[in-house]
Amino acid sequence: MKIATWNVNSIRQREAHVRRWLECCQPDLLVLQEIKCEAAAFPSLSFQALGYTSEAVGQKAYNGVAVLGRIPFTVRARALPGLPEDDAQARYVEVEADGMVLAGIYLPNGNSGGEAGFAYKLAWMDRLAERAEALLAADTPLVIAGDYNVCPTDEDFAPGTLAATDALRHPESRARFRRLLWSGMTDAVRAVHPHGAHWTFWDYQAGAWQRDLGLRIDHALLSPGIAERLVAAGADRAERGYPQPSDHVPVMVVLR
DNA sequence: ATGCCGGGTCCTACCCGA
Repeated sequence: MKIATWNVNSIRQREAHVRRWLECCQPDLLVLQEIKCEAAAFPSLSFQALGYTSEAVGQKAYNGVAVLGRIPFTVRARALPGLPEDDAQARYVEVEADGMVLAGIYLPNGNSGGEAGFAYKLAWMDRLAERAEALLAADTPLVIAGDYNVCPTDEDFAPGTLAATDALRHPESRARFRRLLWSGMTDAVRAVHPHGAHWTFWDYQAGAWQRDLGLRIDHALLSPGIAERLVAAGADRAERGYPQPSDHVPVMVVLR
C-alpha cells in the first residue's frame, strides 16, 4: 500500500506533472494541496483515464485539496470538524479506503494576516488534534497527510531560511504538532530517517533549489496500527528538478 | 529580511504563499 501527499501549487499548472508522477510511482492514494480551483474545474477525467478516481474540495484562486485513488474510497468529510460553520477555506478532506481513514490537509501558513492569521493557524491545529484524538480513541486506523506548514524541529529547515519568529517554526506551532505525536501519531519520514535533511519544499526565489536550502513541512502521520506496517517513507526530491515544478515535492509512505 | 518567483484574479496591478 502506497500513500502520498503533494502540494502542487495549482493543479491546472501541474496536471501533466501529476499524471507523469502517477504513472511512474503508482500510489494507491494521493492527497493534493493548493489545487487553486473550484471542484468543477478539477481535471478528474484526466486522472480517471489513468485509473484514478478523485474527489476535490476547492474554492476559487486559493487553497483547495483533493484525493486521488486507484483503490475504492468513500468521502467522510469535506471540512475539518469543529471549525466555524462560516469557514469557507478549502483545506480538509477525509476519506475511508481499505479499512483506514485518510485525511488530506492544507494547514494554514500563519505568517499572513497578522495576529489573527497566526491565531487561525493555531485554532486549526487545535481542531485537527481534537479530530485525531477522537478517531484514535475509537481505535480507527488513521493517516493524516498533507502540507502541515510546520517544521517540527530545527533539523527541519535549512539554516538561514526561517526567522526565529516565523509561524512555520514558532513554538506554539510546534507544540501543536507535538500534541499529535503525543496522542499516538507517528511521523512516517522521521520513523524511517530519524535525523538529517529531508526537505519537501524549496522556495522559487534566491536559488533555494540550486543551493539546497529547503524545508520539511509536508508530513504523513500514522496511527499506531498503521505505523507498525511502515516499510519506507521519503520525499521525492527529483520532482523539484523538472521544468515548471511545484515548490513542494511528493512525500510517499509505503505500508506492508 | 522576506516578496528576488510563480501562482491567482474584478485583465493588469495587486494579493498571496513559506
